[in-house]
Amino acid sequence: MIRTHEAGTLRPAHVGKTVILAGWVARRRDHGGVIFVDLRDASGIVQVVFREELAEAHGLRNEYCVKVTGEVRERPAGNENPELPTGAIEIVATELAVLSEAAPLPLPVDDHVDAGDDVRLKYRYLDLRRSGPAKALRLRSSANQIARKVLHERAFLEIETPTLTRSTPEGARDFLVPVRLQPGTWYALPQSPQLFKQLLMVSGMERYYQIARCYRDEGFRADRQPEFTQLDIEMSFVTQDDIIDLGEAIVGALWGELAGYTVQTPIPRLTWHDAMARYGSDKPDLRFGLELNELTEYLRGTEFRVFAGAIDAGGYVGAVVMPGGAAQTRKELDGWQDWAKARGARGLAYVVLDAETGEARGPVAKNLSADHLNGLADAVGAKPGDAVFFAASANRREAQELLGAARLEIGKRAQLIDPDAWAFCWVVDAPMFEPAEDGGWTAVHHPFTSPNEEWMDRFEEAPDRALAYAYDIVCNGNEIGGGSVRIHRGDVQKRVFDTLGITPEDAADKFGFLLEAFQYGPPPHAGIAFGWDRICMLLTGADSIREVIAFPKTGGGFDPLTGAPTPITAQQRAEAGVDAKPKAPAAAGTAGGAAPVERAG
RNA sequence: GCCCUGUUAGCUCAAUGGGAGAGCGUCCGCCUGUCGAGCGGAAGGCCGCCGGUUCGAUCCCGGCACGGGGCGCCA
Repeated sequence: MIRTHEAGTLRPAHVGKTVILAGWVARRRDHGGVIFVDLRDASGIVQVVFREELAEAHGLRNEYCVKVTGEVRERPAGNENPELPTGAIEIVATELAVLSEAAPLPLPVDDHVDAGDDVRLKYRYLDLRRSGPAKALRLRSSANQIARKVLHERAFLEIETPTLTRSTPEGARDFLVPVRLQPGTWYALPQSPQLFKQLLMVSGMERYYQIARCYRDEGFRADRQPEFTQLDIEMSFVTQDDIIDLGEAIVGALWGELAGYTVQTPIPRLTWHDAMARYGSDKPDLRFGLELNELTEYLRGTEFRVFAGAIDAGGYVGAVVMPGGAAQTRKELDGWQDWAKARGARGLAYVVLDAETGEARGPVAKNLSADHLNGLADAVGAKPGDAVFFAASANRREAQELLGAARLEIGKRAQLIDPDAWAFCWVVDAPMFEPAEDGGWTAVHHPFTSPNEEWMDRFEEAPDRALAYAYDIVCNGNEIGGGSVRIHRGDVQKRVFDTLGITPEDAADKFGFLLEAFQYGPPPHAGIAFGWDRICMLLTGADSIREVIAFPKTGGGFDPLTGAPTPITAQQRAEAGVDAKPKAPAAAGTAGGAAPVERAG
């Protein structure tokens, strides 16, 4: 080692020692006769003092990489810096060696200044010299270690699966890789290791996990990147409760060690239907209350056409209260209409309750009967001075989701959310099916998800109501993990395919290799996948998963650092087989099969 | 694919239908106790790109590109 100590570890106990440090010039304060340099390495910062004997220190510039020899000294009285862990001491330099110089910086390497995203990404290696971004990567490394420890203690095997695999057109869009040796054929990058982990259960591995890179070619967001990471887990001979217990052990260890927060277990569970009814979301943010109120029965018989139409169609009318919302200006109330329209709704009906009299006012109020208005406050739990927002639709879920989004927006605007709070829940008993565009049914989770015990023998009778052994874990309104019990019985699988309208031929074409494997004594198995980037984002307090990824891409899937993606040369194009014509239109088994993916992340 | 929003000095951001600004950074000088040091000076700009309106456009209009946020998509 070319240094004897790490800068950030020096304390008064080191006073009198001669140390050799190596790191970067974080900041300098040149007084002519004396120069102070903040020397930064991975451990932190310490102040180095150069006196006139080391006049070459005048030439130091920000981010020069240097080696300094000096003596640790207590700082003169009154000159301590309580903001630095090393602030009680300083290094009086006796030797200075410039290991490498730094050109003028394209962005400030400064904890106090934040540059724009694209500049930060282009010079991410400089961005990561800052304490905040560096800390995020350190935390992620710790999270990986914690998860591995929990799983290793429970006899899980860490197994890698292919990243060049088979296309899965029924899920998200795949990223495709042309195959030089067989022009016209393509690999896909996996959307998740879902199929492989199920095959590993057939193999008798029994307990599998992987910190797996996954790829999905869809729109990107603050919490979605084209490549992302899942902590992927699968177990044999277990029930839903076993997976939930394991999930709680992992989440408990992560939050305990990295957030100093004791997760209360068991983590509350609510059913998917309860989550939708009470919070208008399948990933409810439980940091605040403000539950939705269904008014379908209360308002039955109303003459207000918007509500009556939804009720008569067998739909839903509901409301959510905005505490103090009556104080909003007309402009703010109109703003809600734009907000709702941006979400594809027609608008957001509301009444405001007069702060003095409690009288209901607003454009909708004159459409409601006196009885309906008089009982409204009690029906929705509103007080004078509140606003009540309504949603009505023939489609129950649509109306609930609008109210759920309004609830979140109210939570933000009315500052009902404690930013330091952690609120976990499991959302269980998700529906197996939802209506498909063609009038049939499509799998909500994926077609290998088992119906729960209640519906095992009769899900065909009411596919719209059948429930699955599928579960999501939610933290502060973010889905951080999800999984299911898988179907391992051929007869059940066949019935599910029948309900989905998948013929045996389709099934063989799409999932043939998995179904074949399931002919050879597949064990009952279940699993879960955690959205690792999101979890690390929450644990670091970041507002984008980009902060916990070493070299992330922009929203357009562009990497400002490397410039990827790039055009290819004519020779690369010729060799890659990109332009090869398919030999025959989609022979059986080569058309690519739909592969289910775990929903987390 | 759609909506909102931004793009002005290396970075962060002002301003204006007619002469382009600040802070930080950079370069030069001064300075022995600072800690986002201070003081003085200097350099540094296709005002994102293309087109239109106008006597004249960084500013107004249209298109495009790129960034950010959201919807759809992912599920």
